[in-house]
Amino acid sequence: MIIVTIIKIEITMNSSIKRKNSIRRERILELLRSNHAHPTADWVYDQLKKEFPGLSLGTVYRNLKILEEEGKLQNIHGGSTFDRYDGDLSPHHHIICERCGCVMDLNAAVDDSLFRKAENETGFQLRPSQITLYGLCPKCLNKK
Amino acid sequence: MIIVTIIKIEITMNSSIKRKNSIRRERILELLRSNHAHPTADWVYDQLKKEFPGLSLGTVYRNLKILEEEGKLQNIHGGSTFDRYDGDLSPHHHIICERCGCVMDLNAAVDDSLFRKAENETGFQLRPSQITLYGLCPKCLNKK
DNA sequence: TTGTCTGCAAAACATTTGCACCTAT
DNA sequence: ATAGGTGCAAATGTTTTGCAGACAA
Repeated sequence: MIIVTIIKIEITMNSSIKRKNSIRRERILELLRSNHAHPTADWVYDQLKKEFPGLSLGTVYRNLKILEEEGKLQNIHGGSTFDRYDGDLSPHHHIICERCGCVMDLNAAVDDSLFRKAENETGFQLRPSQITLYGLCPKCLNKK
Repeated sequence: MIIVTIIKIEITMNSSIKRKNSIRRERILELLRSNHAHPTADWVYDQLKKEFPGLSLGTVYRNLKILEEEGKLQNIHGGSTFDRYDGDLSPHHHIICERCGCVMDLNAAVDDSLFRKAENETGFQLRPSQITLYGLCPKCLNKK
């Protein structure tokens, strides 16, 4: 007789860390919710330094990361830490993986009125007909 | 008699540097034109190291910057060196200045079919209904 | 008590820069 | 001869991490 025992180990990906109350973290979130200037970590640090004189920049970064993981705020930049270059100057869009930083081209027609509207509304001079989308690439989705 | 002499000094903004031939720069451009994987500076360095054993990473960066200034290639990332955070999770778009890194919100309807098409074509899982545009903000345009 | 949070300083990381020498024009 | 170009190493600026002590559950 053969007995086969399969032990199924479930690994919870949504890191099952039990977060404690952290006043600093709370305040960081409040600060970001009440400010639409898309602050940097350093700006947050400067603000909260007044409130918590001993505050450390490391704490700000750690908490921003936690809040991002919890989905309570978003990091606007792509995730990749290094610049990527493109020798193809024809109009095309980019789609960037927030985890591994890989970039794919995307050929799709986007109504030009969007760009005109954006330029009129914001006063920006835009890269012509080029949008960037962020997300997770197939490889990183599988690893998840 | 009063003689007034006005000397008009024209400052050419398109930096009037006379570029010399540089084999390294030529090869960097060729490499980027023939490769659609959106390489990083480091990747370029590794490739050309075979060809120019004494090559320095600084040279790669310097030439990438020059080629970008000359409009012969584009840097896909935003330009800002620091991350920016957003506590507003409602669907809205971002428009980022490549020079100073400032971020503005953009409220505009973008046809959802774009996102569906992008996901189908690339296999990415996208940030919902969010696009990013790059360009120069009004302040930086004035400084130019 | 346990696991999380924090400050501090050092490390990591991509990118830039100063300097002395080399090279194209 | 002169203005760029290059290699090297050091510096820069942002973000991460190791550690020991503090704190919340």
